[in-house]
Amino acid sequence: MRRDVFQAIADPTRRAIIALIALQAMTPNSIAEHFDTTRQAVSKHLRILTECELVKQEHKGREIYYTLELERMKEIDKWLEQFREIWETRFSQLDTLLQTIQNQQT
Amino acid sequence: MRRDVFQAIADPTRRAIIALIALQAMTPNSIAEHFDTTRQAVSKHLRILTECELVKQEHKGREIYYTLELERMKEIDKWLEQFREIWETRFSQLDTLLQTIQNQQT
DNA sequence: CATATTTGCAACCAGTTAGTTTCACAAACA
DNA sequence: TGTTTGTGAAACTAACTGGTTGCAAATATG
Repeated sequence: MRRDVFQAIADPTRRAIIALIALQAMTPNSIAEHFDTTRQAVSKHLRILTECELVKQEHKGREIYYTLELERMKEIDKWLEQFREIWETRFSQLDTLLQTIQNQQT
Repeated sequence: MRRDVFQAIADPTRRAIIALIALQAMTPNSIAEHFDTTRQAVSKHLRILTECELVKQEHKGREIYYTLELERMKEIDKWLEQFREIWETRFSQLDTLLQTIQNQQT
């Protein structure tokens, strides 16, 4: 079962969940109220997010609060880094042709 | 058919293709040489990447060179922005508790 | 204790995905 | 012209996905 951060954020509902709990920890029920799906569907998404450690549980009585693991989000940022370098370089060179970049192997 | 940037980068092969052509424009055949799959499988990935405009074609005789559309990559960066703000804030406050952040509604 | 609440999990289903094999088309070339 | 080369697309398959319904476990409440 392939389960990485990129696969986790592929689903728009999961991205919405991530954005929701980024601001404050929430329980599955309160999260589900924000969507048109059933609580169980949200629960499934939360399980996927938990499996790839994008989300952390905090048990509080019979309620479970989910919080975002920002460290995992940084992984996406880290992956983007290589392209950010390219587009910044290209911007500073006013779109100097790709070929010159690859030949120089910066 | 859901086809956005996030779904496009969910597949590891596609992420590898993106990283490949980020440095230099490549033809489907030369791209396929870097992977264990068939040329047709790569062609399918390229089609998906083209559909969500992450990739651009440049016809040159009977060869087709694929180049990365950096602008689309910035969409991911833009989505990450909201979380970057959070983790930078949290870092500067030396992990001040989430609750204070949400209560202040910064 | 009995009951309601909050949650996770298994079973099932329709739609999608990523891969393969096969084929068709256009460009280069003898 | 006929052949080789580079490519996309259709047909098919196995696996995965996201959703539903139903049920079980654990915590709270009377």
